[in-house]
Amino acid sequence: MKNSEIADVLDGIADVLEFEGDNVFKINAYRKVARRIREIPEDIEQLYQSGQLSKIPGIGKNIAEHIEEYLKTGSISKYRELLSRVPSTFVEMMKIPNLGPKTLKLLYEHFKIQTIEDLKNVLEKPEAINLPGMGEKKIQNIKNGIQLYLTKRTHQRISLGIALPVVDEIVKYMKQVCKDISPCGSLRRMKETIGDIDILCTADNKDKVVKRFISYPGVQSIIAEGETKSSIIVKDHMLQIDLRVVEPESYGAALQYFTGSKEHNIKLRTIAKEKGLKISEYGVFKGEDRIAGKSEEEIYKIFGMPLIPPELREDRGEIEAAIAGKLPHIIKYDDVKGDFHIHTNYSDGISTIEEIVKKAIEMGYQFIGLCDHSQTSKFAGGLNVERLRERNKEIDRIARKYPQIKIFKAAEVDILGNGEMDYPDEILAELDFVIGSIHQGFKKNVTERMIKAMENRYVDIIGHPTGRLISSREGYEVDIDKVIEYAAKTGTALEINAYYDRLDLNDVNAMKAKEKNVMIAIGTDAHNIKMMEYMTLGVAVARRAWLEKSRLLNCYDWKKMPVKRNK
DNA sequence: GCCGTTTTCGGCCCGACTGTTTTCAGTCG
Repeated sequence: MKNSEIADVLDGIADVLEFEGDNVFKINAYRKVARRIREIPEDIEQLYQSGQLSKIPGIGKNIAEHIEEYLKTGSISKYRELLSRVPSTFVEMMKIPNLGPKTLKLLYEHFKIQTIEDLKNVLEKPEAINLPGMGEKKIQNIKNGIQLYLTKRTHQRISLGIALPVVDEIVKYMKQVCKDISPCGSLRRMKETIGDIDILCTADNKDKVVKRFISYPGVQSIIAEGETKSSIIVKDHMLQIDLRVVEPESYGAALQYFTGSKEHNIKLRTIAKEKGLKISEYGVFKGEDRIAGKSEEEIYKIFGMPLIPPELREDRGEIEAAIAGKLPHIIKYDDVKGDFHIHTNYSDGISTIEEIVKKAIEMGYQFIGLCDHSQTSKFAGGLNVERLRERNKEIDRIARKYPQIKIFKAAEVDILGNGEMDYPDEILAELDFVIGSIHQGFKKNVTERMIKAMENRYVDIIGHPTGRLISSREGYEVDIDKVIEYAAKTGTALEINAYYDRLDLNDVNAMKAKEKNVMIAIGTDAHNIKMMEYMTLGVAVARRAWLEKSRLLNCYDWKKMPVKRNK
């Protein structure tokens, strides 16, 4: 799919136009389309071929032509031409915090800077300070921005699973001086990766809040300490945390506003305007009167909508659905009755079967799927047939001790280089269900091998179907659309692997799977009992993909396992 | 650049913070 490539180029065009001081609305038009293309589940190339490009709101004659040119030639002449008018490392320099297009242009025109190195040198010159609008502090801020950019470049956005505990700790720390407190932004929307983090609170003594915040033990540096907004960077992953203190009567409005997404809010504002209302982080206003603001429910109610779950707030049709009363009843965090993918200490996990079972009971589960690796995965302590049977006997023994929970004797079986499974069918038949996973040959006919695996009646689930690692790996060379198509055809479920660095399927692909009526199974891929708690992340992906309970094997349909053999 | 059950022209979300100014521009979210 070329969606993100094209989105990047359109954003690039917007960047240069901004640098040149072009019409802001024109710039926004490009940005809107870029964002939209990045988010839609459909393949932009297919939309183009079926003549449906113009159906995407925001794409008119011009941008449609740009997209067509990109699809045909791999680049856009307008963008090439624009780039020839700016410094050579323009694209990078635009990402430096505190340095916007206007300042960059000012420095470029006076000093002809070409690289970040040039920029650094120029900032040391006394002439720079004397430019109109420049000053000592501004120079220092840009220098800090460069520093931040260079350190952040390697790990720009961070996985939700990393950010959540960091934020939990800060929230706990701040609770002492706050009345209400909640994270907002992409973290509250449970996006798979998080940039900056916003925390919102109310308090009797605002001063106390700011003071406590900037003296948080994990603080690396303080960026701002205003009356309503303070920002710090914490040592933990160099995350930037913004804290806002608001009045109680605006808490709901602020929570709504700062949770975003930006696109969701813009749509909401447009609707407000149509109704002669004004919505801001302070509330919904009719003239001078605040008619809502204390709670989020109140705000959505004004516009004739039920509360939209934060995970859906991406302007992917949720506002229209809410108005029409057709918001789906997406899965809730406690709807999950078990975990399909847990490794025991028989292969490369470190927890015993009994420890896992106890943890599962504590989590309120009705079932768990114990999935150790198969024989070829030697690096992961894969079980040969004999060990597998030993493990299964042990499971039977533990199962008699804990009759309140169903323990599936399952396995994560390698899909081999030729598409065969790593155990013969008669062994697979001894298992309660089978997850088929690719662990080797990431570039070798992955799509065909997965299809062959799905055609096997013992393979119920395809594990981590794209193989991506958020922090470090692109994933397999796989045609995910084709995999989804065959999953539908063969009745095979696809996994949402909830391990924090995988989240695979992601929300966009899970949405596609939903459209084709493919069943989804969430598994944590836990290697110890602590990791079983990553289930939250998997459910978040499902929620963001608009999945209802009926689409997830984890809710009531787990009893149908093994789904294909039981058909 | 896009868009339109009042519009093919005239709109397009809006406020806070910072720093440089002395009323505002740039940046951010």
